[in-house]
Amino acid sequence: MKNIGQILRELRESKGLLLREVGAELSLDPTLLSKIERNDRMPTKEQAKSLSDFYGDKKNEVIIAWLSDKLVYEVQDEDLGLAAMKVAEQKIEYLKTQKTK
Amino acid sequence: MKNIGQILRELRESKGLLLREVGAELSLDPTLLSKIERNDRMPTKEQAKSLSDFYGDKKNEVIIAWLSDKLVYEVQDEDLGLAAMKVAEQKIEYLKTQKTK
DNA sequence: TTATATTAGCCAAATATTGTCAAGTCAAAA
DNA sequence: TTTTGACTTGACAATATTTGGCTAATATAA
Repeated sequence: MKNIGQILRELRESKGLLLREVGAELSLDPTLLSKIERNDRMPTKEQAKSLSDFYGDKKNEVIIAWLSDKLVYEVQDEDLGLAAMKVAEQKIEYLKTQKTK
Repeated sequence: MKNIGQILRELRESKGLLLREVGAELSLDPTLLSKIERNDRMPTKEQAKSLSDFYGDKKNEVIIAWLSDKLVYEVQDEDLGLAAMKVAEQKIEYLKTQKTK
C-alpha cells in the first residue's frame, strides 16, 4: 500500500535516474520532483500523468496511488472519514450505472 | 444515497423553515444556502458542521453526505476513480491501526 | 397585480496551490 | 580536508480556486 511519493522514487531509482534527469525529460523542476517524491507536494494531474507515462509500466498503479492519496488527504482527520469513503464508493458505483444508460 | 444538498433541503423543508430563517440563525447568506442546497456550492467544513448541528438529529448523516460528496467530486471524471477509492479505504484502515499504537 | 421565496450571474476578497530560487545538508571522491 | 554532486529545505511570488454576498431575474402564491 504505497503512496505516490514512494512509488515514484522507487521507479526512478530502479532505473538509476537522477532527479535532474527525469526533471529535464518532463520539464519539471528537480526540486519540485524531490518534494513530490517525499510527499511534500502532491503532483498535479498533468504531472501525475506524465510521470506515469514516463515510467511506462505501472501506469495505473501510479495514477491510483496519486488519486487515493488525494482521497485520503481529504478525510485524513475526520472521524467519519472511513464511513464517508464507503458511502462515496456506493455513490460512484451508482453514477456508473447511470452513465451506461 | 442522497447528496448533501438534498439532505439539507429536505431537513429544512421538513421543519417548514425558509432559507432566510435558517440563514439568519447561522449567519449564512440565504443565497449561499440556496446554492448549497442545490449542490451548486459545497459548504465549508464550518458550514457543514453548523448546519448539521442546527438540524440536530441526523448530524452524522449530514457530515457523511458532505464528506462523501467531496470525495466523489475528487474522482468524478477519472476512469480509475472507483479503484482509487478502494485503495484509499485500505490506506485509511491502515492508518487507523497505526494510530492506536 | 403585488409580495415573498428562491435562483442565477457576477465579481472582489480570501484562501490554497504551484513553481522556482537560493541556501542548506549529506555522503563519497579527490 | 576540501570539493563535488545529489538531494532537501525554506521562503516567496505567481496562479488558481474557492468563497461570500450583492443585484437582478424568476417563480409561486395570495
